[in-house]
Amino acid sequence: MPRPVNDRPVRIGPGSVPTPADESRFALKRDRMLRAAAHCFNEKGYSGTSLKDVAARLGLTDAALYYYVRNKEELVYLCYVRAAEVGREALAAAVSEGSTGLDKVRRYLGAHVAGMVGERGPVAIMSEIPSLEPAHREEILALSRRHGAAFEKLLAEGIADGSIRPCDIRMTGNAIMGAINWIPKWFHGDAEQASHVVREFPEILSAGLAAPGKEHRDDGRRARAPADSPADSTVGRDT
Amino acid sequence: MPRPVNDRPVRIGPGSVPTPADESRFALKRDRMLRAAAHCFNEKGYSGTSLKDVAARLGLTDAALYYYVRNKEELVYLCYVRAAEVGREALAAAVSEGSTGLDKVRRYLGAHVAGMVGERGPVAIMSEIPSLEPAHREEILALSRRHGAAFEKLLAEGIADGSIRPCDIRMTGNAIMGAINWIPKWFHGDAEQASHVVREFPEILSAGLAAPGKEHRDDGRRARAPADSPADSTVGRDT
DNA sequence: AGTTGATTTTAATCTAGATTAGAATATTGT
DNA sequence: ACAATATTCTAATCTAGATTAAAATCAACT
Repeated sequence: MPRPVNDRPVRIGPGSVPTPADESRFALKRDRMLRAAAHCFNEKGYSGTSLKDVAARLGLTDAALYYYVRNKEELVYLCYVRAAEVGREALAAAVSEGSTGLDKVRRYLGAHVAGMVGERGPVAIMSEIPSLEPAHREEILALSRRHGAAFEKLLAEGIADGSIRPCDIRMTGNAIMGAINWIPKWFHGDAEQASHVVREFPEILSAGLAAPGKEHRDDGRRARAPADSPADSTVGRDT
Repeated sequence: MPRPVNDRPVRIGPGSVPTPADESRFALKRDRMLRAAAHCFNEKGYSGTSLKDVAARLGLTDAALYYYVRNKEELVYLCYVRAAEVGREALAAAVSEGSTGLDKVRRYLGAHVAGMVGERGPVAIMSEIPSLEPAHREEILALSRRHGAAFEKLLAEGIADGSIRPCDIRMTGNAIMGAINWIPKWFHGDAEQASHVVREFPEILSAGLAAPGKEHRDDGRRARAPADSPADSTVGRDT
């Protein structure tokens, strides 16, 4: 009963090199686990979710989680790494595929939101960065800053090429990132809703950016009544 | 040594009615305590702050906090009530003083942001609503929903009176509220910065709302370099 | 110059959950 | 079927922090 070290199971004994299949099985299972954890954290809050909760979602025992992760802190840390990944990939894709600054921003927003509410499964809201152990905290903060800086670069680029109207870059970044970061608080995985969010949200976030004359085609969108649900999302809305 | 019940100290014995001074002293101290707690929660995360941390900020012992609050859960709950208050007041003032829907929205944003970063001291980010005890959770969620609904009403009003361009009200609300809710994550009480935030942030949040022709006077604002600091606020930026 | 209640402290408990050890079961390859 | 590792479970610990009891200090009033 070897105990996995770092991020892969230890293989010992003669003639047993870890096959790619093994690695990926482990990686896949761990990823499922991270999604389960993210779901719990978003749904029940950090202090409100015990390892038993996370394990239950996987049909496992709390103790079983320790096969994949050193402790709860590392579980959170990995959730955050994963969340950062989703953002990074979205941004990278947008940068390589987009044209003007505004176009890149729009593509990024679309991709990131799509990732968060879609296939990349639930992404954990990063509210507990400060309680990570120092090394992990610094790493996540570094990713976070890198991402923020990269996004601000897009804004600057857009202003330079005239696609985005002049604005306070830092504040604009704060606003948009905040709106994105908060998504897990009000979105609770209804696949149908997801497509709606992917369609509308990026549009709304970038609505204020376009330079005069560069507005986006508004494809006959009309005021929609606040959907059906009671009315939610707000000064802290949540489950 | 009476123990306070509910939200005021118990007074007993002949000839000792609680004087207004007493009440307000208690209320004031408790408010200081809630601000200290909010500061800690925002800075160190929820699970990262012990009652000792909060007490330390007040020059007290952890045990002393129990004079003001039944337990940690109630402390968080009260922080959230306070946060909701700040939002509610801002919205109420905006509604009574504003003219068009857009104008009300702008006033609300200004007032709420000003409250969060200003005199009303730090406001706790509501990330742990789910771990409140059921009664408290429901109450906070109710406040939250009420606030969200009221804000959406402003948007609807603006669309009706032509000051706000047609848009998906629910999503727009989610976006703006998310950006606001996330403020405590990147703002760390520098009084100078505060005024900058109050000037810029509401402007940015409402930039995408104005109906064509109704744009706000852009008082010669120019692209500003990302200030000085490293570059932050982002997919989870924080201390 | 003491009485009364308000506020805080010291010094223990108490406890939910994280964590661990070791046994049990599953899976894969031969 | 067997060996060998992978994965999970059962059954205890362990522990940081919340919580409590009772005593000590403080502030206001007579």
